[in-house]
Amino acid sequence: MTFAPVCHLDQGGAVNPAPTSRHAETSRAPSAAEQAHGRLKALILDNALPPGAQRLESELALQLGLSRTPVREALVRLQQEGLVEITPRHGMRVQPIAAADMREIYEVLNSLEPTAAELLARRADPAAGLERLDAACTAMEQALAAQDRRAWAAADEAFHLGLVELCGNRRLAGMVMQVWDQSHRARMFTLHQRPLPARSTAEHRRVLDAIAAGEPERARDLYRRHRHRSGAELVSLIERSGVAWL
Amino acid sequence: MTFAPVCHLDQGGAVNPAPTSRHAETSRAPSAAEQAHGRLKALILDNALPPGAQRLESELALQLGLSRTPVREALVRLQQEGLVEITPRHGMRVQPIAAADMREIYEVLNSLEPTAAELLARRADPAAGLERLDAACTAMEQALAAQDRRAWAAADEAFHLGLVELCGNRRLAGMVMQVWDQSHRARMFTLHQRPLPARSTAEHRRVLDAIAAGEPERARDLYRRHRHRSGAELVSLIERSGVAWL
DNA sequence: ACCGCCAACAATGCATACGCAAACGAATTT
DNA sequence: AAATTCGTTTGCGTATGCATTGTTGGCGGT
Repeated sequence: MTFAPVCHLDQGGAVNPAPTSRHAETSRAPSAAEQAHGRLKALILDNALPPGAQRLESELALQLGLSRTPVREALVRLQQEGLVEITPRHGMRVQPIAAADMREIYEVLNSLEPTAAELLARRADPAAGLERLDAACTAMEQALAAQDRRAWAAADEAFHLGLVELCGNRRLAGMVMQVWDQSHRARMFTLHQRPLPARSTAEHRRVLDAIAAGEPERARDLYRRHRHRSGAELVSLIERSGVAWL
Repeated sequence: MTFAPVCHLDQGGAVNPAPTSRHAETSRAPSAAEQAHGRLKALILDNALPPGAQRLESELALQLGLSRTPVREALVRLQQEGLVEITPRHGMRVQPIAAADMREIYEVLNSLEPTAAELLARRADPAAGLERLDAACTAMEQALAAQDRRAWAAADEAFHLGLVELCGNRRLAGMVMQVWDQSHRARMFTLHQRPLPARSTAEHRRVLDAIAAGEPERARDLYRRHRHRSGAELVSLIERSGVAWL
């Protein structure tokens, strides 16, 4: 069983402001280690390496056509991103996500994302540069009308990641993207099990309006309420679905 | 010029819940890579490797009595923690912290720490296990009376790290510790330049009271106001001090 | 038949070797 | 004199080899 292909595959999700080369513009010669990192991350997010899967360094090296050294470096990075665990004699294990993890992740998002909305609304010209978010909202509304869950999820992701990227705080953005990646599989899993996110879609639009209107507190509180509700929904869905998620 | 010795030297500050061995209880045979990571991190936080310093991998390997391989692994981890930058032909460079970085860091802390206080106050028995925080508050009050800035900073750190460790969300705790480490040098730098933190000390105590009383919203808002004020104070202090912080 | 111990194997962690590319310097030319 | 180009050196990225360590399976004893 494989999930939807990973959609953003962003710049590695590191939390520091300038990991190696932010914005792939200076994209000459991606080193073998970076390649390994990106490809392994894609495999994990796409569920081609399912949670709990164990692979030896040499297996992965063979599979990627590299030697163990760059693979090992990639694994260290993936471990720090919380996607895999390196276990001394059994290679790496893809980190499973349990309901408790989702609770943690949503607590973090519920804290950081409203802050990002607040920061965005507090800028000198709050309405500037919001085209991406507006487009994402529109895409969500269209996907909702077409009952296309996959397109809705993509637009949702575009909205959330766009918001934290625009907020001007790269550390915050990196942290959000990190937990976002960690929960990617779980979101894809629940995508087809929950009712059509009509309410969510409307709430996104209202947050965007508050940002454009330059009302930081209102944007923050709207977003917080949105996140709180949808997070609780998702966690209870996972709990009810009974999967211990390995 | 060296600062105060690094005080917590915690478990590596990784953001994922179980990096290698959380809680050094299973502390047998720290690998060479972990040693390198810890020692380099200590050197950076103690300002023995000052911001902007450039070292070649081979220099560090020689200095630590290791080969390049574990040093390289340590550098990759430190880079993901935002403490150093690996520049292709010039080794690593210790990441300097500018006023803009401090703004980012305080925005993150201002978001996550009040959330931690809220979570703590929301537990079934909010008053349980708060001894550490109470002790830290008392230590701050005593240090304030004795006008011992260094002891105050240590107690402050104990309070903040204790709070996020107790809140039950390891991802959140890891993120806070990460930016806390990034800003360690800056805090030590401003420690002797600002007035005695009498107000801060009292505010910590009030937050703790709100937590123990089981009032999540009040704890969160108190903490937010505290963080907001002290963060703004610190940023303006750094800006006024004129150091571009290299 | 079951439990415990020993030995062999396998994977890792680290050290080292090698090749490439970039940077620095020197020399020559304009 | 300044700039450009070529050569040399140096550091890094990757590969590979080796030793350590943990695991597993088999054998022997009770």
